[in-house]
Amino acid sequence: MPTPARTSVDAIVNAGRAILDADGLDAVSMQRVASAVGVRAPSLYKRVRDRDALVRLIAADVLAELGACVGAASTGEDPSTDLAAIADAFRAWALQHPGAFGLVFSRLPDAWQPAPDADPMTGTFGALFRAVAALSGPDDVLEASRLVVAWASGFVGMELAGAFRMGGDVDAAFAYGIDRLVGAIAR
Amino acid sequence: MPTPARTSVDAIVNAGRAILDADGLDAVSMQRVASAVGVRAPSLYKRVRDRDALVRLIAADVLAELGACVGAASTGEDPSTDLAAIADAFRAWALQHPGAFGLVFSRLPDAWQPAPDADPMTGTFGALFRAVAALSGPDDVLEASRLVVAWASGFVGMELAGAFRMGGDVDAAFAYGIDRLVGAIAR
DNA sequence: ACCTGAACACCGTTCAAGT
DNA sequence: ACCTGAACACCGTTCAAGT
Repeated sequence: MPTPARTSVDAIVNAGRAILDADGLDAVSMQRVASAVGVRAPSLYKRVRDRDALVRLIAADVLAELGACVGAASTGEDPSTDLAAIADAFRAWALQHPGAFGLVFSRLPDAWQPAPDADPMTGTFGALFRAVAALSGPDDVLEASRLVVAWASGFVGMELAGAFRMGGDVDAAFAYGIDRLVGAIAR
Repeated sequence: MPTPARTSVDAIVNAGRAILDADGLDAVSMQRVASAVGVRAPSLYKRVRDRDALVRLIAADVLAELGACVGAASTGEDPSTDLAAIADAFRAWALQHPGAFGLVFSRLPDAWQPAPDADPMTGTFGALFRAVAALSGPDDVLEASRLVVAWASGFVGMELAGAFRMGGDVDAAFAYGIDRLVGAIAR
């Protein structure tokens, strides 16, 4: 005898994302997600294969939000200003969403689905690739982008880990970084 | 009636470190560590306050090893070659010890004890600070070091997370990065 | 003094049973 | 078709009891 569904994949992913933002990845347990959507843990397995699959769905959600966030920071005019604005937006987003940042940048083992964007220039981080390309020229886009993204994610990761413990102005260090990087990747 | 100790903090930390290297941080459970040192889980609480304390001891061990590893890579001669050698040693170590790298660079919440080295120039990453200082001059050492370390840790973190999925030569991207950074921090 | 089994409150996951 | 309680094998941690 059929029964109306009492929840949905969307509701589950949203609940998981909310818990991630509030209390971190370890707090995203099947039981807590289930109770947030008004159901018991075993019922979740009707919608997601297992916890890993749920975490991957949440990661895709996070990546889309991050992409939109850095995309909005770009004006598409001067690439140097643009790149700095993108970096600042990235950092601000990460500091506001430490759990989500940690998930996407350092807790995704092995492969996770979000296939690499077919065309990087229009994909999730298109704004960043376009700004970098304008500075580095077409031959070095990939390597220059990797330099910038590695630095930005490493910087924020260390900041969130509390690894900057030798004093100094962290905001200034970030500004110094983007300034030097713009010079470094320019032709 | 006294009883001879059957294990020690050292044995416990070493066992934890071995499990970390073999199977990652999540596998470092009190039960597994206990069984590795030939004891039951509750006995571990005679030596370490709780699992977090054990993880912090392991992290300190990891940091010392990493410091020795990058220290050995430096010759103290030309700072550019030195910095590249240090970066290469860091990356090689991280790729060989992904669990240890992840623990130290992205899984340490809040504070963890290893107090900041009193004198950075002679501390854990002294070789790196000295090479950077020779290139950047004394005024920019801190910010320049943060640029280099953020980049290196972010790069390796992304590499381990499988985040370089757009093709290209990853080794070449790392070499490109250190080359551009040396230029970027030089006066 | 050190170690232990038993217990408690949690996990993720499966599955037969209910509607 | 969907949801559930009960069960299983795991966690971390505490504690009274053993030696």
